[in-house]
Amino acid sequence: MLLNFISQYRSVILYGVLLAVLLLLLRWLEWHFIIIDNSVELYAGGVAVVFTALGMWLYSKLSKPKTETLIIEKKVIIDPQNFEADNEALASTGLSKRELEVLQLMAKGLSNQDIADQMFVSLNTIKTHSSKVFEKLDVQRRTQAVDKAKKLRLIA
Amino acid sequence: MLLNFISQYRSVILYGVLLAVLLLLLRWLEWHFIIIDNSVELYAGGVAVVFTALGMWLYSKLSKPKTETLIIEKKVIIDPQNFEADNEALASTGLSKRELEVLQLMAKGLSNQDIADQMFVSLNTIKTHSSKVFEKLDVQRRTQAVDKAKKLRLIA
DNA sequence: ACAAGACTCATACTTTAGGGTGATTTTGCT
DNA sequence: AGCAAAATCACCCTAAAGTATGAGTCTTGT
Repeated sequence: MLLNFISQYRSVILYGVLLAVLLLLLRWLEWHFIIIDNSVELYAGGVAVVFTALGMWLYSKLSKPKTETLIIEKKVIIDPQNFEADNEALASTGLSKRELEVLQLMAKGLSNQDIADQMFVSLNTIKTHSSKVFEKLDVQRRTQAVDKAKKLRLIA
Repeated sequence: MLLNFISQYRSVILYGVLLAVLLLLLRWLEWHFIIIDNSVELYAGGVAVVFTALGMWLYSKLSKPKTETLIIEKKVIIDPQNFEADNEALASTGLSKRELEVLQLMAKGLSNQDIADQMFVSLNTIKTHSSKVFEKLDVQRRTQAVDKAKKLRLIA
């Protein structure tokens, strides 16, 4: 009970003790040194500064931390989940499994090297695949291929 | 500049002023009343208490609230139909008119040369624009840029 | 009026993409 | 087993894309 009280108000108690000690110290000091005519102001100033600091410290210990909630809205993109490939169109292009895979990764913006790494084959293989994809989709560039594939609903 | 400084440190300045006023007040008081033999202790005690309070007040004004970030996920579903650009997202990217134009043409699968011809500017200009687009969208390749732009609903 | 940003273009250089050809190995099907 | 398509990879070469830097012009807002 008592211990509990002590631990809870340790800061307050410490403050009291400090106050007493400081005042005694000051008293001792005044007997020995700075009792000059208008030293009272200096004295008061010193006390003021010290106890201002003490008050700040006390408050920092006693006050509950101010919290300011900062709300950030983060957009999460949900791809159209109900995507279903147009298998008819897909078949008519004559794309093979691997070629379709390459096309899908292309659509994600991966480089040929990235795709090669991801599919565990060489860069040259991806080049071959992508060339065939372009042929079969009748386009020249990967960006065209992606655009066309999306329009034909070959990929999401 | 000066006003800014003043408003920012208003509390500190107020503290200084209060300190001065209080000390003057105490000095005035000491001349008229409580100059008793051992009044210096009372005086110091009073000053201590007052300035402890002042310190606490000061701290309460100066202490910055701890910010607590709360991230709210806002789900966005993409549907290519009835497309309307997310102007907020668009603004936050800082894309200029021309950069957006380039991005849109990129999405159609056009080469830089095609875009240059269509916009009646040089190939180098398109390169500059596209580089800026990549920077602002934080991507490396045009395919990534197109993919990201679509997810952010910057383009159709 | 002037500062900032946007727009334009150039030059030089590096990296990635794409085309052409050929070769070997797998796989699926009859 | 045998054939055709698919898949893998290599080499060479060209085209396109991308990076970096600098610089001049044009708008626009304060």
